[in-house]
Amino acid sequence: MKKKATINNTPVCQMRMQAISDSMSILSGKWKFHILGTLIEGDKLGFMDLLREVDGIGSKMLSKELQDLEMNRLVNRKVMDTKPITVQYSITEYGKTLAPVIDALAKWGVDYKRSISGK
Amino acid sequence: MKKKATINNTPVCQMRMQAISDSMSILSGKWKFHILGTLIEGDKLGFMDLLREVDGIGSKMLSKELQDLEMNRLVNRKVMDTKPITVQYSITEYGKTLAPVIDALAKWGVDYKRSISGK
DNA sequence: GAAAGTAGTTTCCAATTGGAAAGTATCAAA
DNA sequence: TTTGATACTTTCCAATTGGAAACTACTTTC
Repeated sequence: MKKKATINNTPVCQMRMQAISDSMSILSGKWKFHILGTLIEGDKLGFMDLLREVDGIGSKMLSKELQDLEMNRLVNRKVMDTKPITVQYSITEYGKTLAPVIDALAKWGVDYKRSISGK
Repeated sequence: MKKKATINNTPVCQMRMQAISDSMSILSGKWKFHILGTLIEGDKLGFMDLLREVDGIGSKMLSKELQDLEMNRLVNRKVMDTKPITVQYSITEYGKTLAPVIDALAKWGVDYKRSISGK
């Protein structure tokens, strides 16, 4: 009998796992997916719009998360010179590449809910 | 001029956002996706296998995360009556339904890496 | 001049997260 | 009998996360 080999150390697998960690390092936190999902659906939302749309978030978190997302080129921040100054947040083209991830997550969430609450 | 209507309050959108929150409430934390991804690739891994495969995790976290995942019926825990007791962790059929989410996340992570580190 | 709406920032605090290290318990091989 | 391997658990602690509330600052409306 041979001794147990070090399981599947295929480089493919390692890369994949690293990729997952990379994604999550950017998308971690309680609100990122929610904010991105909202911006993908309704483009060009103001700060107060987002505060109302993203259920439960406070202004501090929203501000911080938007800064994170902006830094990672996932959302755009555009200051409009309107009478009371307004800001338009929108998803970037690059941010839109996250749509498959968010769609998959939303789809799974719906199925999950169905699986627990009767049916 | 009308006053600004309450933006897109389509029920579809609300449901979608709720679904995302539901998913994330189960998949939150630093390690869940990593562990699930590992178990989807290589089935039937022992505790120590996972400790080695999931880069950087400690035994406390691994133990806790596995309990969470087991509670949510995403992974199976099977105690084998071998000489030194061993445990086999594997993904459940239900856990496999997360494959599209994890695949999308991994795919995005690969593209992300490419987009930052030069071409 | 007070109220309300824009877009945040700041402070203060509590809870959660997560890591290192050591400990528990069992069994087998050297 | 000491070492090593399995599978955890416990303790202790530091860092991070996140929320409530108050505050800034500017402008328009009542």
